[in-house]
Amino acid sequence: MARNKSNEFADELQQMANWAKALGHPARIAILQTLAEKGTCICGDVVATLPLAQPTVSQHLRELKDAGLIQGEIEGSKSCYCIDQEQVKAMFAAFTSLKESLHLERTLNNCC
Amino acid sequence: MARNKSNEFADELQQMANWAKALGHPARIAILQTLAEKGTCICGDVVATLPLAQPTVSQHLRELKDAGLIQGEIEGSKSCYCIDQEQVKAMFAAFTSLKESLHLERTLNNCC
DNA sequence: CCTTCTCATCGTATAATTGCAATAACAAAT
DNA sequence: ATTTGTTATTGCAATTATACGATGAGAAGG
Repeated sequence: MARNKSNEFADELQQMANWAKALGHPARIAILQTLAEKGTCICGDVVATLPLAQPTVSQHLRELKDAGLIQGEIEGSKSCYCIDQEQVKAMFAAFTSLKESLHLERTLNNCC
Repeated sequence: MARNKSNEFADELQQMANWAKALGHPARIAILQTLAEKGTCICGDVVATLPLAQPTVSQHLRELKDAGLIQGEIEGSKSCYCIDQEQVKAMFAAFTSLKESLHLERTLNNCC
């Protein structure tokens, strides 16, 4: 039981859901904002900005990386991260596309 | 261990993360699209559009309702749902605001 | 070489999510 | 009143997410 049925849906839906899931924790949104603010890549400075322990932050970073929203490289003894601008742009484009497909502002709420 | 630290973050971040989490499953995005397409409210017709059993769909509907993205009323023996346009608009506005705060298109990827 | 600093990974514990069968609740129809 | 149709809820199993201490891997500095 409870086997995942997510792959029964269209690829576009899965992609959008994956991106949304990556944004589904405040720490990960905060990480994106920090990376954007600091511009160039950071490593454990991210830890300093969050109320979370270093392994937890590392885990969130990996999830953002798995979702394709950030890039990470090893730079000497440190580890640099930055936003993957193309992917983030693609994500927001998908959200905009979703918004338009929902045809809001058509009328007022017409429930029942 | 593992007690939730989400409330350590700013309310705005939590709100955004909650909305994103609600979009974090393809079935729930599909439900929003169905509700938007059918315009007026539906009930178990949603079930017919998804590869999921009725209780599972009911659960996803409740999560969308808890996130504030849809409204639901009991109409006789049926149950009507519709998009909460104001909330959905607010969600997309928050996403747009996030996008702008990330200052994309500033340069190319400048990782390390 | 040894220490230190930085970060990832492992292991573990708790909580939340996902999924459905079974059942309840309740209106509508016979 | 009994059956039927529709939806929510309950209960359960499996999976995934969240969080951190402990440990490992590797570079930098002494």
